[in-house]
Amino acid sequence: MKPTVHDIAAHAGVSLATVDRVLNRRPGVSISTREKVDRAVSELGFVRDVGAANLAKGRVYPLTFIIPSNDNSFMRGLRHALDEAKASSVLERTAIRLVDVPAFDAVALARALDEAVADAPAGIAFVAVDAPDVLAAAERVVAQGIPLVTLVSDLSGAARDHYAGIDNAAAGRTAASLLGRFLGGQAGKVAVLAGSMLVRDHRERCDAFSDAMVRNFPKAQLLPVLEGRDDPGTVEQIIGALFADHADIVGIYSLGAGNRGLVRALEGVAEDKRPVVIAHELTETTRAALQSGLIDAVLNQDAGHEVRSAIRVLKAKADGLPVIAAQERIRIDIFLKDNLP
Amino acid sequence: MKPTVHDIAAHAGVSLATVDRVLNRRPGVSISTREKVDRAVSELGFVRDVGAANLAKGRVYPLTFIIPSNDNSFMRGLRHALDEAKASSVLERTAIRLVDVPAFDAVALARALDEAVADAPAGIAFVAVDAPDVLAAAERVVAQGIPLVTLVSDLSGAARDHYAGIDNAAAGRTAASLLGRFLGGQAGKVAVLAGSMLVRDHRERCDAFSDAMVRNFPKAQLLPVLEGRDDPGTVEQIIGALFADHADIVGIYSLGAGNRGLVRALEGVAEDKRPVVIAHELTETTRAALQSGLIDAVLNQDAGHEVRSAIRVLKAKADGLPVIAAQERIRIDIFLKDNLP
DNA sequence: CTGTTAGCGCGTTCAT
DNA sequence: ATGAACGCGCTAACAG
Repeated sequence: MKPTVHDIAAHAGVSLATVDRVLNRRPGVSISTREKVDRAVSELGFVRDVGAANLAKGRVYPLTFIIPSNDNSFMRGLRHALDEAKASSVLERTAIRLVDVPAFDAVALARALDEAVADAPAGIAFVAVDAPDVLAAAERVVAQGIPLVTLVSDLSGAARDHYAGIDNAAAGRTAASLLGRFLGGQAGKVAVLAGSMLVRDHRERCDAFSDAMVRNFPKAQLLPVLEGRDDPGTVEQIIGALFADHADIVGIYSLGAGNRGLVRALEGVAEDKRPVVIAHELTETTRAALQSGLIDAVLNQDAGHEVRSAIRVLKAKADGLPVIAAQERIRIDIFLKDNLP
Repeated sequence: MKPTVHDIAAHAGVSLATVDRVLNRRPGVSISTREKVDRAVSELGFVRDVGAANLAKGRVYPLTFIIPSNDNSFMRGLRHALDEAKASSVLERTAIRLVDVPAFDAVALARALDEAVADAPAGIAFVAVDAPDVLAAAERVVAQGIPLVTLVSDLSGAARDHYAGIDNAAAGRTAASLLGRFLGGQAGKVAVLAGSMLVRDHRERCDAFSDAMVRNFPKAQLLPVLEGRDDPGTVEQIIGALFADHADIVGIYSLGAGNRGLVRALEGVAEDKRPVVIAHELTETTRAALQSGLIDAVLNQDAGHEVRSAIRVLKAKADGLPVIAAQERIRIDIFLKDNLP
């Protein structure tokens, strides 16, 4: 049978309270009894029952999620995932608070982080804007001993405990391989459409994609990066202009959001002149475009997985428990029209 | 504050024991008091604390996993995943028992199912062989009220509570799209290498692949299906013969195991004559082949996810809890050399 | 049929 | 510095 605190107490010849003090690294225990207890713990192979502990503590984990108030499908999906997490928060003993901040606004994000700290939550998760202000605020959070997790987009400088998101360089390389191979050696111009080069995930995807294209598919001619601000209207206009300026666009890599605009622009292109298109995030728009053949492949990150992973990590960090990195890796889903869920 | 059994008891004007009886649908409660309790539950929005319940019950979930004693990389991975699940079984309150059966042996599998029932576990998971004997045995399991989950390969006839595995038809279609598009309109012969047409997952992949190729890539000439029995030696011989017989093999879809043999055969082909190759399951062999360019894409199912999902589902079913299907969907991972984990 | 009571494994006063 | 005792939310004898 699994050893309990009682067994430890008996084996060490002390009381339950003392065992508890040692287990939770609280003061008021002589160094010698501490050692006795530690020995008993390792000899009996004791592992504390987290469920029982939480029950006794009546512990809930107040968690703050800071999300850009961007209105694209992906962010809506993220919100939806957070709503689901909230729905099951009673069972999970979490109390999730959602804070909105303007998109791509480093100052606002930094302020939001500072304000979140004031509530002294058990953990904070946020979609990072990769800027010095944010980094400084993140360091303040960590200095307060509050577990901090970046979500979807990471922060340079390691001022966080964990990153719950995909490997964006790998995503960029993968997009390049798919695009290049789907082209089948065909020469022509390839356009890259980003949201903003101010966010690290977009930058990483873009760099990795460009590198891989140049290296592996030299016949493709890379055009300068376009920035659509993740906004459908802007994107439609930009891509419309692109087709007007260049007759021989054979490929497009859309690494940000706002694909509704991209699809509208693509619909205006004659069927036999349509480029190979790789986009990010499976939404209603990209799903329909995959099925109709306007988009050839979609790289996706599962917002639900990211949210749940962030919660798991935050809770674990709050308890001082280790995180099994391999199990928290967020995978890049590749969707063709054939394997849509 | 979250309502507890005490609140329910007070609200309904009954005792704790009665509330417990109603909550756990146990007999010995008059219909009228039952209704009172039910009303209190829904009025107060009571949700039972599973952790506390398990603590009180001291409940552990004895789970039986029936696995074919096949020695390929994938099955070894599955075993490894089960070992990991065993390692954390103390915390998860599970007691996992592993039962080996000869591969592809319907009679042995049926017997193993019957024997598993004798232990009255909280749930059973097994890799199905799609045969009448097995179906009958599965029905006996379900008749005993024991939750039953198929793992990796499903059973026709719906005599199970859940299937923890990928959509194999989607996998076949995806392989066809990747192969066809990587071919870039190039004509030539395409070979399909299966393990055995007697298992449902292989059959489904094969059928879906053939259908999609014929429909979408008519220039490719499909060769008759080869059966390598998931054995590297056999596979090497068969593929060697294939290349000897046909000079213009442009693509191979390996939908089973034994890829060590496939890779060895491919190494003997001149670099400029190598076909596009799509294979299943990320193993040391396929990973190395992806990196060296011998294999172009790998479709993978994550054995760890499948095992953990099976456990979650079995526990939920054992508790009479609903299963969120979308959250238990096992995804088809697509790996190129660029997005290897 | 219904209620009382004693734990499950752990954390936490309040004494000593 | 240490220990006794109670309670978290729920289940399970054991009485009535």
